[in-house]
Amino acid sequence: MKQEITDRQKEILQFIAEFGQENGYPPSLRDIAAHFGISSTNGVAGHLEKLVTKNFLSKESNSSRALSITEKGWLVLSDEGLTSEKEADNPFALPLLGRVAAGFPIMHYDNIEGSVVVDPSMLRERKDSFALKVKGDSMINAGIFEGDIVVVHKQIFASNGDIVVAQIDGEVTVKTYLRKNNQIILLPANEKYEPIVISQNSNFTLIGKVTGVTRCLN
Amino acid sequence: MKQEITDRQKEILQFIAEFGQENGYPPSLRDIAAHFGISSTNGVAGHLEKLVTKNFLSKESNSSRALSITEKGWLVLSDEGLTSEKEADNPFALPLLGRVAAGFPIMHYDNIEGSVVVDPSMLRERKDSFALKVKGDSMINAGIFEGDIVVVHKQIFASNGDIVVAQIDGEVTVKTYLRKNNQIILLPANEKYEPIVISQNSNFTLIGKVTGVTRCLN
DNA sequence: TTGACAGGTGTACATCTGTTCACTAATTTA
DNA sequence: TAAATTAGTGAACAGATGTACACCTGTCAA
Repeated sequence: MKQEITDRQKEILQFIAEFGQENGYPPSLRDIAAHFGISSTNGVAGHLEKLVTKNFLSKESNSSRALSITEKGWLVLSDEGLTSEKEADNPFALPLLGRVAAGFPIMHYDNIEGSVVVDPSMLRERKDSFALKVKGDSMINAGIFEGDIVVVHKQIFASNGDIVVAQIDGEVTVKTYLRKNNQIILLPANEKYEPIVISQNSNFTLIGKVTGVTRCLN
Repeated sequence: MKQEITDRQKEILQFIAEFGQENGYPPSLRDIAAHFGISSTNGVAGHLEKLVTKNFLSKESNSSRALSITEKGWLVLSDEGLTSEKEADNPFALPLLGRVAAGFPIMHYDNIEGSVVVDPSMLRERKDSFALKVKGDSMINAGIFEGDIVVVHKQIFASNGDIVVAQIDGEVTVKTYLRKNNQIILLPANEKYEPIVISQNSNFTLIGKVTGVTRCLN
């Protein structure tokens, strides 16, 4: 069956996903056209029609911004590092990240080792969330042990006191966030470890906020 | 500061969230109006303006469906347990027990205050499992905090070192199990508390073993 | 008792936005 | 080599959608 997606269609689907994540609402045809330098709304409409026909996208006719990426669409995008549902049939599953390879986007498929089911109360936005297996014991006083799984909402900002997931020099870490005097300090919750002060030159990326913790005792 | 949300505003914010989750794109003013039986788009616009002013929502002017719930908005909604389906037929849901009334069987419907979704790896046998909201801080060194939800497998036996749920004089407690010299001792994991020695006359019932812990940080 | 606020109504209108039509060029496939 | 497909262009238009204005009722606090 040759119901495959063309490069251009994939680019457009990816733009729809990114636009939605950045803005909280989908793009209009004119938004898509502006991004790709397409001067005709019909040119965009043609691509969307194909994406709908191939079941990568669903849309409501005669309704503005009524675009919604299907499960299949997300699977295609997961190859691009854009992902939501790992298992199409389980709405409560999140992709589970184990070892995170340096140099790759965190949601790269090489980092995903499975999925985990979590209660929706732990989720902000499921499509913007993932699960991460904790390594190390730096957060035990916050009740986060090695081997625990934390639920993470992808966001590039945090408030003081939030437990966050960050990437420092390629290493992924879970810590408590503190911003003080325009400086970011990552606080462990274990006397064995020192706070990490993020200097200007640090290769630091805030990945998200921890919104839940789960631990298996079987 | 009295920057609080009114009941009606919260209802509208909740509708926006639910609509977004169900449809993949936000509602229009007319969608919101139709849902609430409001005949004027200006009535809805007034509420949205207030939600924006109070920073529960952000919106783009002169742009359709350009609504996005803010972090603060999601925090408000988390108090409502804004959720996907938490239904009994959900294979990942367990009954959630909160306050346990003395004198009633623990699975009595009066004790069940809802349900919680858990990963199957935490389960021995789902039909013999339930979830329990933790009260008290006696187990914090085991990474079990007040308000956490523990997954419990119903069983009347335990091994040394198991974290168990037991009922003593009608009170439900979570502790570490130790059987020594034919005597049962329930060990807290907090220096503030003393071990509980179960005497022959104690009104003691072992209810089950803790097989998982979940904690919501939203 | 009065003013502020919440929660609207009804109407008009401007702008956003999607659909439709006729058309073209380049590439791919049979 | 011709047909099919991809990827658009340009224009017109219909409908969706948000904004703005004047207004109303009920509740609550000063």
